Amino acid sequence: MVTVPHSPASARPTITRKDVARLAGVSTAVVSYVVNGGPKRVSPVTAAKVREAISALGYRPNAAARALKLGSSEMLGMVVPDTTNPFFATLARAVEEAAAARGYALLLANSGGSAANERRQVRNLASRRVDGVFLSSVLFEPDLTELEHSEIPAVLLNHSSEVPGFNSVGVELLEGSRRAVEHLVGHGHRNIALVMGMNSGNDLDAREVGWQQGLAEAGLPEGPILRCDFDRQGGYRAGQRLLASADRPTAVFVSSDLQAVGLLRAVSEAGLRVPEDLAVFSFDGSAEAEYSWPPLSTVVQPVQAMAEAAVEALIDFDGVSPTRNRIFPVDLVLRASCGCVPVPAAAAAAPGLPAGPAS
Amino acid sequence: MVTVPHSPASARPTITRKDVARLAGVSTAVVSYVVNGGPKRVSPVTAAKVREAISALGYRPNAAARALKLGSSEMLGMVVPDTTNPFFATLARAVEEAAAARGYALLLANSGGSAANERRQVRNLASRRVDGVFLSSVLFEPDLTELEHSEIPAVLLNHSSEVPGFNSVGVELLEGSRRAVEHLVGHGHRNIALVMGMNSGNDLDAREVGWQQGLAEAGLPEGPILRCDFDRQGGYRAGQRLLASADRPTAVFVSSDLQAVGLLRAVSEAGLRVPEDLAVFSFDGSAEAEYSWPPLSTVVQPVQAMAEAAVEALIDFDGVSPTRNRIFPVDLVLRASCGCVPVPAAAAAAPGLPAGPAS
DNA sequence: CCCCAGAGGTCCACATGAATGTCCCCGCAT
DNA sequence: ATGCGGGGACATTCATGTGGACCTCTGGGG
Repeated sequence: MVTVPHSPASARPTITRKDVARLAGVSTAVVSYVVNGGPKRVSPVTAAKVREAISALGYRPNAAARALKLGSSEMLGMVVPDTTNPFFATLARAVEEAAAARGYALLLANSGGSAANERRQVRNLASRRVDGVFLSSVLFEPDLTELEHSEIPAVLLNHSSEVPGFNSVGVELLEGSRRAVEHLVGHGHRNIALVMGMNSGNDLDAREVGWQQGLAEAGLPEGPILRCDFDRQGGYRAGQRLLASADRPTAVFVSSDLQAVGLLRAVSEAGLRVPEDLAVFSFDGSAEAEYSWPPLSTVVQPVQAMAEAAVEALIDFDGVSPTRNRIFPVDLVLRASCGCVPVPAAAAAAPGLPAGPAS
Repeated sequence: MVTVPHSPASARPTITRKDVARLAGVSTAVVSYVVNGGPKRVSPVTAAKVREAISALGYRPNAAARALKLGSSEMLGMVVPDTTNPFFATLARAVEEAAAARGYALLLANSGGSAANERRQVRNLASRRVDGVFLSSVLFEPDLTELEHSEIPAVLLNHSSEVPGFNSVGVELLEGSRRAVEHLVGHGHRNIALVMGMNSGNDLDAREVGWQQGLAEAGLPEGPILRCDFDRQGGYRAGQRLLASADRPTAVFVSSDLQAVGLLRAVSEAGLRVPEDLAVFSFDGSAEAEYSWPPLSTVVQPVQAMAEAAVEALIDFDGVSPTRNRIFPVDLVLRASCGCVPVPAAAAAAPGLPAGPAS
């Protein structure tokens, strides 16, 4: 064993402000002043001594004590149905980054989509004294009223309708869906189905309404509606049912990329082709949609902007100004699944520019 | 607006132990005893009064004060390269659940795969006084030595080689890869390529060694090695390069499902078929592999068990007993991409039992 | 020209925040 | 009389920031 002269911070016991003060020959208050540009000024000489002591000891203020005194944990909580779902994973990551940029850490919790779990998670977060909560999960009335009575602010993220008493952030669910359907109509489709995830909420999903509107505007009758879970398997099964139906639609609008991926599998298994036999347009704009086969045309949600808006709404909320519902516009990304871009295989067959992933 | 007579906890100020004590007519110490089966016994009558006061006020002990006194935040930290990567998302979720089962919350941090970020995140977690850290990210020596000098225990999760001074949890990277290659050999392939993610670490990835061994055991020469990022795009590009090569291999072993998905796209774009033109076997066993087209044969990691082992290793670590590297066995899931299961489309063409997703 | 008062500028002691658990005390029962 | 079950007061955990204390430098008056 060589005696290594490195890092003096081979500290066994926890280093506190007091240790720093002692080493620097000042009082503990001065250390605080230096650490956080304190309310009082410190002479440059003293400040230097303190900073030196801090790095020599490897001192880091105890977050617990800080939180206790300040009444703020500098942590935010987020409840999502499932971090494994790429859309929520992306959303959570964006939120994490936006929060980190403002000095907050993010405590992530999965609710599994159950209201009971969600409530438990919110309670847990509350008892951990987070400074605020993002709710991207099922939203039941009881949860909301409960939250309303707790002192901790919440913003509904990924929620596109007004909820009195809560700031919320969402996207143009209806308009995006309507445009997607409109686009499919533009391709000449006249029988357009809907694969819709089941919302535990009681109100109609705006995507469904958008689909209806898109059809109505084109003077088309409503195609079949297939309801299923918001996951790959749900989409897969819905796809199987869809393809088995007597009057098979020529196009389908799917409420999420994840479901569309499952549906794609069902189509492939049936020996059919997208978009020739069935055109597909989905919702979310996740990375997975870009690498499915064929690549999915999808309604892109501006996840990053939404996350930033949510963090802002949560942190800057003063508690008195009227709450609002920020709705972000969506974009349509056109790939091969709706019939816009030629399925790349064709392009590759005749050598030419490979149709790379949309940027 | 109806006046709802619910929850008496319309408390504006924070409710502390003191309020409970006052309402219950006892001292604050007794409240503590009741809350955490305290070190002292409390008579059933008193306990009932306290519990009543607690629920009447909606009291929840302040986590910060608790953490301060106890010296434990009852939080664990986890650093992963990217929560958006399904494998890490799944791992993180499993860890979150295992931790929650033991009363710990999980603070998740993305490093983006950079060592600098990882170090920053670890520092951040350390200053938040987490009780331990899971490291599933890049692992540089400096980070490790730095951690060694901090008082906070860490376990290397998703790390399959011994690192002195650290508990670690991994899988049979080498053996799993070797078996996958062996399997491809069994299908008659004699030119098997490797698509390998780039590890920021300096040592050879065991998957690469497993691939080599598998080939060596079969007396086959090494096929081409394509190195790329650990994501869909990396796999996509590697696939393009692979297919463009003069002596095109008939099979490929890919270091992750994510990359394989990208590769699959490249194959489809080239108008080729899997497994007929190129058999694919990948690594991880993520959900995405099941819904790609064709479904991917993959080496499944027992994520849940790994997460539980990691949590156990972190929480139960006494700091003195020798550290160890727990290696979990892997399973091969055989689907269509390697040529085992008929590509479902064929089965569907001739009506029969649809080949559902492997369970 | 010298001295003293007042004005800053620095820094310190200490109360505070919420919860834990030790030590001590009281009263009842044996 | 004495032990013990129940319950209370208080020191402790660490960081924050207010209310001074102290020292220095300056400006004005004697």
